[in-house]
Amino acid sequence: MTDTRSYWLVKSEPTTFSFEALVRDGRTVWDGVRNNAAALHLKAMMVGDQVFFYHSQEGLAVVGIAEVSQPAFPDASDPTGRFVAVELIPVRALKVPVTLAQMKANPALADMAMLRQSRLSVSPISPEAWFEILKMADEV
DNA sequence: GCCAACGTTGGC
DNA sequence: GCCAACGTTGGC
Repeated sequence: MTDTRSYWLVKSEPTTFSFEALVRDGRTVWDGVRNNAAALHLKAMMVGDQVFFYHSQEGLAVVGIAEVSQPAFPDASDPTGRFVAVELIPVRALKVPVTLAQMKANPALADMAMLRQSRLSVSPISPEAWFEILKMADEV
């Protein structure tokens, strides 16, 4: 059995766009990323990749799972044409949100990109970390 | 090409 | 509201 999917984490301020809003809307264009490192991650996303949805500023927790439904395309909101967007669809809310404090306290997650560089808005997650967080969410 | 100044993000 | 981390801008 080969799992070719990759795993990612995206951040959003819930007051701007929450996971509940994604569920309500059924899909969203993940645009507005203006950071080169984050843009590289967007370009590496493939359809079917799984994405943790993290609430920043308020909530401070991974609250749901999304899936890449359209690979990277030019971000229409970027006049320079340098940055890209992807499309995401909701998969499901986590049974139990996994808080930033819990992730920081778990030594198995010490290498997570988002913990090492808190400002990165789109970051990769190893399969090991992905399943560790699922376990923390009471999903396994 | 360097580096100081400034802006933005995000946790606390 | 504050501050640390980081990216970007612009003068030299």
